[in-house]
Amino acid sequence: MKFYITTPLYYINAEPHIGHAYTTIAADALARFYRMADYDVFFLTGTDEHGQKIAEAAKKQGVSPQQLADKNSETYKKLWKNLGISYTRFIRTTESSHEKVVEKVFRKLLEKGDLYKGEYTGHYCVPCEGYYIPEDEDSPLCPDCKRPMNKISEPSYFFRISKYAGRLRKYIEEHEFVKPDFRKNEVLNLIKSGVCDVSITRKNVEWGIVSPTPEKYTVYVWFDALLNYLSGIGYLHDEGLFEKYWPANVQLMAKDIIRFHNVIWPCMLMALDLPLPETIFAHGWWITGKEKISKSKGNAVSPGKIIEEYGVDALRFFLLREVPFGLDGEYSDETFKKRYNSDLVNDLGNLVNRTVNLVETKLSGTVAYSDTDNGLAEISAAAYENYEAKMKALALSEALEEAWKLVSALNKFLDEKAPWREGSTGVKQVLYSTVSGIRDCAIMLAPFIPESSLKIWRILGLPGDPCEYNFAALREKLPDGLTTQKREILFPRKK
RNA sequence: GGCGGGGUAGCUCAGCGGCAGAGCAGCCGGCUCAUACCCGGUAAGCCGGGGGUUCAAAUCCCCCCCUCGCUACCA
Repeated sequence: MKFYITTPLYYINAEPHIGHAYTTIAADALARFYRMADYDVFFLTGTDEHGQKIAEAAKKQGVSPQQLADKNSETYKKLWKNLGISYTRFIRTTESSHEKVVEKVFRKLLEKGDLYKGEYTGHYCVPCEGYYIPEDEDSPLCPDCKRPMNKISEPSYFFRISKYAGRLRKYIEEHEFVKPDFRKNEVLNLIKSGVCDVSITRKNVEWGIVSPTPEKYTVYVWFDALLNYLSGIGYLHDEGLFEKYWPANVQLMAKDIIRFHNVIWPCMLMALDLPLPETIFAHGWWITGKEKISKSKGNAVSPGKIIEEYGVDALRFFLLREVPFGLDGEYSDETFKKRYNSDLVNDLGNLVNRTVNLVETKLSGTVAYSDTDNGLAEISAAAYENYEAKMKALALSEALEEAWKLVSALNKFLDEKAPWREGSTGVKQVLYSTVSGIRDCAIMLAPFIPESSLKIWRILGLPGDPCEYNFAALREKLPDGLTTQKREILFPRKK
């Protein structure tokens, strides 16, 4: 079984902020989950590097657009490395293999008659890089940034979305394609309210892929960027790879680019006679106070700073645990600290620490195999079963809740058995079961907090890396004679 | 304006015809292996307002109020 997951390509004119990290971390957790569930996973992410904004930013900095792109895409790569992102491939839209695919697709659709030449008239907002209908025709202001827009009229090639809109509408109605569910109606309304053919070339934008037409236009950045989902797995140049992974199983993005992914993108695929992805999932935004976090609003929360203060796993955990995947979340240092201290420090970290301490003091650090029948194995199995279902449904926060049921059960189990008490019986069995349960936690949590899972693994004296085990390991008995290693505070408490 | 979601404990939310729930915060107690942790108990709600259907309504129907989305760029 294969699993192909994508994030959008991030537009490199901005520093990566928590929103970019959010999408990518979610995709990473899913990729890791499916790997551990024994799927053949392809996880694609990358950067979107064309367009007028990039050209202008480069000019301002006195470098070429390509130089700027090289530098900024590196920033993303670095952050992903720091966040433990296990992508299969990092694609850049300036790669020649991608550019060739865009050209080929353009030609293909042109020949098919799905692209045609027309005249585009509209108001263009340079900073927002978009065409909008202004409220006031006489003094057109961008509806978003309120800056004046230019009226533009130019020849352009259009993509015949209108030809596919009906088919798409029917498809969306009949399939579990648009996710979360509450978006389905929104998208259907979007389509019903009339979908215009979109202009996909720009006459006056130089930094972009040149259209294979008599006139040398550049390809509109979105048309260019969306095709990465195909080019990134070999479309039209590595058919074996492509056949293996297409269609995508999950395509993640934030809710603001739903339109591109749920309307334009599937129409492009239909025009190319390709099957549609299984799921297009739009998650919510992180806001501070009442505002969306974005660079232009100047309220960006820096993932780098959080990592420095709390560690990578704390950030990964917070983002995926705090808010039901799909809804907006409010970010604040307070909520972060609270979630960190209560879940990671108190529940999980302390559980590991107290258990290992008991193994050291009561069993001289060695956990011998014990036949046990105390209900913990059942709790673990049930937790996993629910966790697996939640993961497959993309209910990431709920999957974590399921795993936490085991964490809580283990803390409770220890309290009830009180192996530290004078004359406590069955200490060996109790600690064997507890350690085994912690092992199971480490496995289930590995997709979310891989670094910490590995630490737990090592502290328990288990060989290898939980990420390299698959979930089948949950059904195996904990090996005999494990020797716990030096205790380590997994998550230091924050005041 | 059109379409849609939501208003339930102090906070975040689940429940969507059959005794009002969870997590967090609060309070009380227990434990003292552990990162002042952990475990147990407990209080707390005219389920936005009004009307209706029903043996029975937080839940279904109608009206109203408030609120948030989408309709229009950015993860």
